[in-house]
Amino acid sequence: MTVTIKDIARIAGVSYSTVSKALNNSPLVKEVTKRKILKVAEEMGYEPNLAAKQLVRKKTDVIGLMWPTIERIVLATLVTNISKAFEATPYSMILSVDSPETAMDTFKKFQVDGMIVFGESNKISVTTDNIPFVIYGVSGKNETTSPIIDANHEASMQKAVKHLFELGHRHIAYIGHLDTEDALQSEKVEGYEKAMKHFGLNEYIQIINSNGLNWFDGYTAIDEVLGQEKLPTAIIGGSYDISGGILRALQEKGVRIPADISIVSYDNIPQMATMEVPMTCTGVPVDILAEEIVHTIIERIESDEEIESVKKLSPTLTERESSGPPPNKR
Amino acid sequence: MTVTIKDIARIAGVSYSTVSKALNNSPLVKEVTKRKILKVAEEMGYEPNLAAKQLVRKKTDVIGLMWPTIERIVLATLVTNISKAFEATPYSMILSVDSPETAMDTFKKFQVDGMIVFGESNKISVTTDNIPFVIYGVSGKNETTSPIIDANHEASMQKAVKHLFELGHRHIAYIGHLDTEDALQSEKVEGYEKAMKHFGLNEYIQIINSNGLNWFDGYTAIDEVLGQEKLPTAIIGGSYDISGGILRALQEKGVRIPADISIVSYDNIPQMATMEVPMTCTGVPVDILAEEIVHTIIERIESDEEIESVKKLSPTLTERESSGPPPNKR
DNA sequence: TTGTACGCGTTATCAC
DNA sequence: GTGATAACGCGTACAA
Repeated sequence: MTVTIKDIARIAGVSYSTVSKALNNSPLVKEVTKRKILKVAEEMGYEPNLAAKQLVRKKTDVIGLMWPTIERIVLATLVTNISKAFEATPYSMILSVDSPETAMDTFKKFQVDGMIVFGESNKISVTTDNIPFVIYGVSGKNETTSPIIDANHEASMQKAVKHLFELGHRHIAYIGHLDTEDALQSEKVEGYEKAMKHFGLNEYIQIINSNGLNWFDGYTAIDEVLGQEKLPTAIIGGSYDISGGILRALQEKGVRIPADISIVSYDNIPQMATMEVPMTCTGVPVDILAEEIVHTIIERIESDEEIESVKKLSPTLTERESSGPPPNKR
Repeated sequence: MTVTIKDIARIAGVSYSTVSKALNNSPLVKEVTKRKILKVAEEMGYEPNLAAKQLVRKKTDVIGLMWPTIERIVLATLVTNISKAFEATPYSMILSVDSPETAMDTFKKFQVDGMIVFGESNKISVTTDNIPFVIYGVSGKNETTSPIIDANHEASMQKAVKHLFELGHRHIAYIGHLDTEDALQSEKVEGYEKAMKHFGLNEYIQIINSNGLNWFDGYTAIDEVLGQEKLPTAIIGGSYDISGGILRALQEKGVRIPADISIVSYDNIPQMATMEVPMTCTGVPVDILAEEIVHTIIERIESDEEIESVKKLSPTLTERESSGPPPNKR
């Protein structure tokens, strides 16, 4: 038999409403009694019954995270960080890997207070009968009233190019996934181009299509780079995996990083620090991103006012060993 | 305002207890009234309140899945399949990517009826105060009373070797991750050796250490293979990723699959069918595995008797294009 | 400062 | 077959 507040009340010699108040840290109960009650509760191994609480409070303190494409690992780190970020809040998070429809059903059933959605917002907005939610993804052509959290990809690229430019690089190539529907990828390339132009490096713009976002795509793309007459002195990799492949391929060909070629990678995740060569990277640090997402959904739940609907987060450039001055400046 | 059974009762002109029965498809209510009530409920958009139900039933119909190492993608397909398998049951699944301790807290809070745990059972067993659970993982030296679901790795390798042997292969090499604490990996190697001996192929046993489980580990391991004088006519890859690397590396060297070398991979997942060369594979099909895990936890919840505590599932060999007769038998 | 009583939405046990 | 009604565990006016 599980222990309820009535049991506590009996043992502690008070009424169970007092117990309830004490447990909720109400100012309406004397410090001494509060402490006594808490102690008794502790001893009896009391665990509040969420269902009962929810029944009267009309609130679950639970937030659902919809993550339908679990098999693309890129977001796993973000999920982990979001999960961690919630630990500092009164909210719990549950994760659904089902289709948006099934996930919605589950979340409705649990009566979550809010939802976090990754990616496209298309179908969701229709069925989301007034459960507040935030979207993490590209802020392109969405016409939802819910807040969208997005990294500022253009600024990320700006920072990467700036960093390399100031080190003395001119010929800075970009390797990423082109020709895709994925708006995120296009934004990155465009950001790169803009930044190059901004620094007057138009003639050095070189974009290489990796034809994919995976490790191997970066690995093979290097052939194209090394085949050319004039090598770039720096390469910007379009994703964590791509950069990993780039790094590996270069090392195998005897290219020294960063002495011969510098690399800067998109995606600011801790794993960058533990690569073969610790990787300089640009992007919104994943813990900040997580923090922001969590913060936003909670705010959206707790305040009735609408919040600004698109939030572009500023990236950080994290400098590591993979980037340094170009050969001619050493 | 959400609609409750009382609202339905009022509209339908019956008492709310009758509504409850109708909604639960009780035989104690006439067909006509049942249908009428159901119709009204439908029209009003009634959604049962889980919290209230749970409060009286002492059961949530929710099962928690603990998956702490989300960033190792290997299990993603399994998770997806488990999730899908639950859709055919009255249970819902929630996923936690937190540490076992935090996950346990969450699950307790939700009062899940049962839990599925991936991997080590060490710490869990202590804190799991009588929540039924099953473990998916290696059945080595665990001394828990909870059922462990495990694939029969030895049998998997047996089938792989048998398949190749019957096609005419003799020199069958194994590429996998050795020298690791991971019991699963060792079981696979041992299974390979045993199988080779069983078919009298002792002299052909060749084990190559990929030093990892990832794509690139398979990719590089091929160098070692091709460096030797006598090439194997068949290779068994220790994991999906490893095999992908093997396949790629061989193709790049102009080795034809399966004309020159046959490949069989461990891990029986649908993705095997969509590789560059559709891959023959061995192992418990992931949907069967998922089905079994779901089935076991539910059984464990619903029956009080203890079930057999270790369940070794039989593997299947799925034949595809990556394996065929060796060159000398063509 | 503490205790009483009611309601949250549902199931289950009785009567009718 | 159907309808009252008592739980389930908790929060909260309201009374004391």
